[in-house]
Amino acid sequence: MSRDNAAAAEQKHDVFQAIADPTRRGLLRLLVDGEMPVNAISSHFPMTRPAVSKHLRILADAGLVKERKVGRETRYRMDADPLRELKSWLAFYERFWENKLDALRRYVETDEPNRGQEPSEL
Amino acid sequence: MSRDNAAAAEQKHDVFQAIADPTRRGLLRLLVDGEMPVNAISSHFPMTRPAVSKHLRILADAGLVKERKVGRETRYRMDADPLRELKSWLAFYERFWENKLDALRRYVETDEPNRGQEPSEL
DNA sequence: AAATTACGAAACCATTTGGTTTCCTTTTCT
DNA sequence: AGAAAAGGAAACCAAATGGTTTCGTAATTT
Repeated sequence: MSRDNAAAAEQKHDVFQAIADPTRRGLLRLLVDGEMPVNAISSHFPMTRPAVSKHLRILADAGLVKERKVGRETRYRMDADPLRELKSWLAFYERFWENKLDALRRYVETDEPNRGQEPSEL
Repeated sequence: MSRDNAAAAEQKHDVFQAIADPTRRGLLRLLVDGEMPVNAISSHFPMTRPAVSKHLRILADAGLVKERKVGRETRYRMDADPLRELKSWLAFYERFWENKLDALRRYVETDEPNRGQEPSEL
């Protein structure tokens, strides 16, 4: 369904790296409601316009932002779709904080935590 | 005893930065099932033991890993709890990757799109 | 036509990052 | 006691990151 069939090879920045920077998370928050040209965007951040532009490029590399040229301006908007990968990554770990009390109880009862539990794979 | 010591010190590395590196995500995956000493951990990664140690330090700064000294070895295990912050950050954006028909319906029904909770941080 | 606006590109810089090797201390094994 | 094992700490290095200023060019305004 996605229009990019060479998705794996072209991405220089992944979603994990893209959201690591607080400025970029701020950009996503700003662009989630609709598109905005670069000048308007950069007025929200304490840095120069080219700096914001570079962050936008990184977000675009990760697919988190789409751009559209309108006259002499470039408008950006967020695309939340790549966050699905983050969601599924997170989903794996959810049970480890939901069952924390269970884990504690198991620890106390057996007096031997993690018995026979070798991590199976990387 | 203590069920909440999170308010104590502001860490140098946050959870977003900690999971940005693929090696560190591999470490979490390895340590989620139980604790493991550093040598055993580093044997799973194509780098030297001190390099792995530094990654572990970063994870510990973010609270994602706990260490325990046992004899001459230091055993690490994952603590998934800080991932809750990531979860709540993500929760805000989840509605935006639901399919476009849902988004349109929400727009029409509420007459006020995209109003609601804010992400927990930038 | 000329000036202005919008913005990407490039050159440059300081700091951080991810890795290495070397060394030191503590603990365990013979 | 002496040797070996475990792992942290420090010095060092190349590359990536996050920022700047300057410049070029296409679109718009006057």
